[in-house]
Amino acid sequence: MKQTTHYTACTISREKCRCFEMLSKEEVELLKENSVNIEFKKKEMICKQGGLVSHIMYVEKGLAKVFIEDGNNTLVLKVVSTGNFVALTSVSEEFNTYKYSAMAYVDTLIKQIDVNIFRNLIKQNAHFAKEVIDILSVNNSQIYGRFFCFTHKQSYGRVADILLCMAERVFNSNEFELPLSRKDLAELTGMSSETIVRILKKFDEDKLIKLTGKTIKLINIEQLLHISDKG
Amino acid sequence: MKQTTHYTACTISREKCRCFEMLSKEEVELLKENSVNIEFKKKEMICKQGGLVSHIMYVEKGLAKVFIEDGNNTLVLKVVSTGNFVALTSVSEEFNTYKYSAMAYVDTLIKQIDVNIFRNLIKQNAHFAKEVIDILSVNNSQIYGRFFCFTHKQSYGRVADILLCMAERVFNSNEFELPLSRKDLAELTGMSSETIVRILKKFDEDKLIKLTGKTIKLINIEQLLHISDKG
DNA sequence: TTATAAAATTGACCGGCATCAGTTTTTATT
DNA sequence: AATAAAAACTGATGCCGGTCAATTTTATAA
Repeated sequence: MKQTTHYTACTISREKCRCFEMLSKEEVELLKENSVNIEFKKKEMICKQGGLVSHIMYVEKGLAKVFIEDGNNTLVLKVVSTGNFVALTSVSEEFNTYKYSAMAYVDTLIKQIDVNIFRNLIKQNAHFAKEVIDILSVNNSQIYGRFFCFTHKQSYGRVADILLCMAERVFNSNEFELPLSRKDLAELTGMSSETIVRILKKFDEDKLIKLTGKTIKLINIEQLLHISDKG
Repeated sequence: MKQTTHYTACTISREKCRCFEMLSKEEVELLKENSVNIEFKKKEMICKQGGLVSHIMYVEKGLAKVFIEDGNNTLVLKVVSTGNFVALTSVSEEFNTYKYSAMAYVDTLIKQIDVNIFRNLIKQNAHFAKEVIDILSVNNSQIYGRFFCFTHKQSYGRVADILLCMAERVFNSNEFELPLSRKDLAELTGMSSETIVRILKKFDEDKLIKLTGKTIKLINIEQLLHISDKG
């Protein structure tokens, strides 16, 4: 049986991380004492590329994007929702500055964990470290897929990907009020906002989706999957 | 002082990994007993996407590409040279199959390390685990940069990137005999081989490089850096 | 409510690069 | 050395999707 891989431009984790389950009672306590929960308002920066790494960030509730930029352009690496890390790559002591920025799409509750405490936990608890490695690996793999789609799928496929992914992994429903602007969607799919508008309109005309203000309803999932697939 | 990040499409590690230094004598011995060195000929597959993960691979000497594919298209994720891992992401027990393939650009000596031994080392030696995390993180960061370039730099910039990177990190010289075909270069820079030919020709005409058979000599580094920079 | 800014939409234009098709050169094989 | 096969090169063509410019709609503030 020959298998082919189907990549998606979407990079929202399917499940919540479970690395904290590996900690002992004392370690959990230690973590609790060295972390705080903060509410970030919509569009607020959660961390900034180039800034000194002070915390590891975990989304208690909300939705955020992780992105890199060079002054002119932006690339969204992934979307992070409830139960996942924003900035886990920064555990590595190779980096004393964040290699990316993060911004809240909606009001988002972030747990900030002191990075040195987190690093020590890794050094003293190998099972915890192993979970961290697993998370990094899965994350890695997802970005590879996204990368692949950006280079080989064309715009319609990538938009289909994002719609399907949002429905399945963020809203758990085929009808949802999208908190992202067209511009957000554009950079998320790696295209201009004009193109996003045209594609969504085309999907609407073709009765694949139904647009009503900020609400999007996926109608013909079958066809969307097909578009996602053939690029 | 405002800083901007300059990304490169190149993903060759700058230095050799040093995780093995974290092992005890006994662990080194254990590793030695459970690994073998194999010579892969040019163009031979080192590991295959979808195949069961049996080993972690380390390049003792040579040059290889790591790539993903979906049956129609290919994306080179990174180039691996002497002293680096080919397939470290696969340490994660999240994956029982390789998520990418690897192929030797030239005759390459690979150390195959039993994956379970490697995993156990991670679980029992947190300092080793920490080094593994560092490697994964740096690797991650490099791919982000490559991803960025593929979406925002245009072809001339990406070709300049690869030439500069090869000179600096693989051959340590501004003149080198490139073991890659035009097709290899094309997929490495994410474009068609025709485009690569045209761009190299243009660089040659403009006296930025000098092509002589398979030998490439970088002449105007300044200008190449500029092209790399402005995309 | 009105004024102002931001976001969304639409149309026109066009450029970068893929694709195709054909030729020449290099490499491999007998 | 002769032949076949692969790689490299060249030119013509076309289209996806970015950019620009202008209008309409929605959101925000006074």
